[in-house]
Parts: sequence; structure tokens; C-alpha cells
Amino acid sequence: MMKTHSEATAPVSIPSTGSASAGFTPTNSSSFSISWQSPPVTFTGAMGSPSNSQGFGDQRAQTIAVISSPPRATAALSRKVRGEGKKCRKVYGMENRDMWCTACRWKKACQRFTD
DNA sequence: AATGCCGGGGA
DNA sequence: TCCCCGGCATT
Repeated sequence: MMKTHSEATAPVSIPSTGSASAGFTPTNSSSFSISWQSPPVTFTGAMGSPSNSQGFGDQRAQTIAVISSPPRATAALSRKVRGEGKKCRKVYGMENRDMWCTACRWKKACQRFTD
């Protein structure tokens, strides 16, 4: 029997134009904190406009809101369920079951993130 | 509802 | 042996 598997998405998929792993210059004023760990990192922000001359009396460059899509509002209480254990299933998702560890695939004790 | 896993089952 | 789901425990 054929398994309805969608083999397509490669394991490595870092959407970054021009490579440069680090890409983002750390020595930037606006430090971005990639904390919302989520498989599809959807960044919807406007970056660029480096030159900003022109004397600005008092312009408050308030935080560059880089909201993407944080389903977890309460950070401290993000833990969806079962406080411990971010195993293949939660990390990859059911849509990518092909990437889980063998154990998780067969619903056994995870062997990758044995926490 | 969802994850995580044992037990049990199919090819 | 390799592969997976039912159902339970847990949150």
C-alpha cells in the first residue's frame, strides 16, 4: 500500500536571501529576538532604510514592532501541555511526520529528545 | 483537544 | 523484523 506521504519539504530550509548564515548583523541597534520558536518562521517586517540623516528634533524610534504571529500570548505560560518534552511531534508537526525519529513515528518513547 | 507512550496488531 | 494504530495517561 502506498503511504500518503508528502515528500517534498527538505529538512534544511532557511529562507534567507544571499545566504550569509548570520545574515542579520548582530551589531544592530534593533536586536531581534527569535524566540517564538515555530517551524514556519514568518517574518513580516520592513527592514532596510539604513541612512536616516536629516535632523530630527525629537523623534522616538519606538520599538520596531516585528510581530509575526505569536499564538502564544502568555509567554510564561506558553507550555501547551505536558510542560516537559518538546519532541519530534511538537517540533516538526504531524505534517512532517516523515521527519520524526523512528520511535516517535511508531508512537514509542522518543529516542531523539529523550528528556 | 493534543501530546506522549505502552500494548497490541498487520505485512 | 519492520511498520503502525487503539487507547490510555496526562495536561
